[in-house]
Amino acid sequence: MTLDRIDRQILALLQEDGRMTNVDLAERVGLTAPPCLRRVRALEQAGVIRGYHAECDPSQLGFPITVFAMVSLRSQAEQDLAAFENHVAAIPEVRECHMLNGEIDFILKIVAADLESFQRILTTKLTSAPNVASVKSSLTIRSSKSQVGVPIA
Amino acid sequence: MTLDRIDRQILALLQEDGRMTNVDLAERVGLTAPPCLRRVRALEQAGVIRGYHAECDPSQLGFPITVFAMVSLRSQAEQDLAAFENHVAAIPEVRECHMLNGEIDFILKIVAADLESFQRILTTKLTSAPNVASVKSSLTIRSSKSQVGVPIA
DNA sequence: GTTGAAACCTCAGATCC
DNA sequence: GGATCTGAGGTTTCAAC
Repeated sequence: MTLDRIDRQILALLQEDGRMTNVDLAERVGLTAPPCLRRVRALEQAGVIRGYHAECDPSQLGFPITVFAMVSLRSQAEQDLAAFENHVAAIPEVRECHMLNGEIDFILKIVAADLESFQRILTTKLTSAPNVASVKSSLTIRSSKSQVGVPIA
Repeated sequence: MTLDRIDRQILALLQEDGRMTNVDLAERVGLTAPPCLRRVRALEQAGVIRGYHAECDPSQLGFPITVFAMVSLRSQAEQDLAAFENHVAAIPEVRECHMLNGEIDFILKIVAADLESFQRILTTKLTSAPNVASVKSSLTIRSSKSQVGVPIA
């Protein structure tokens, strides 16, 4: 799907405020409501817009701790990589799992209620998982930037 | 703010679908619309809900590449840490910046249009930044999990 | 083919119980 | 928390460019 300037404006605005009303959106991009809504629906259908999400405060929901875990596996065969991905898919505290090139095979973003529960996840579910060679984890002190999505010019 | 079971249901649903109508939301959590809306507004006001965002496909927006960069600084004095945070705050391709404990001071999530433009960001804006000791970066091969927010029971 | 105008109909938000 | 009401917004239809 090719995106023109107005499409990009729409995406930038909805990325910023996903609950903006269609009439506001239309006004901001210089259209009337119907064509604006058609563009939004087209962007959704094309998968450019994957969904809409409320951003919640992890602390207030009982997850004040965020940890990054760098995982190296013993085998990098595709089936072993996929097996690890399936393994972490079932751990709700693991919010992100990215396969990387280089020495580190995966980086995980993990949330936890406290250090003890993080330690429990780490030892019972990660370091002890099949094929895991090493897990190096770092606590997040603070996050100065955590923007959603991508820059839209 | 204390969250009861219904509040958590509301948050889980809005985290999943941020554009759900209040009527649908109310029905799903077993309330009528007005009290449901009051709860949502209260959650927003208390900062439990920080905002709503459209999730866009980075590839279709011209950013198929995601890189994690592990940055170590020469000085960890608070003013130097803050200076680095301010520095990366102005780089739109840097989407996340988390300060970590341990050897690595910061982990950054960076998006780019291609390897060349990533390399350019890396050399002109990161390795050359004041106080930067080392930057180790890893390309993301694939992301098997990238959930928004936190687990809500 | 895309926009704009008008109609309809659902929803958000306020008020009161 | 629920019921009612009003105005605003979402959505469809159709005409025009």
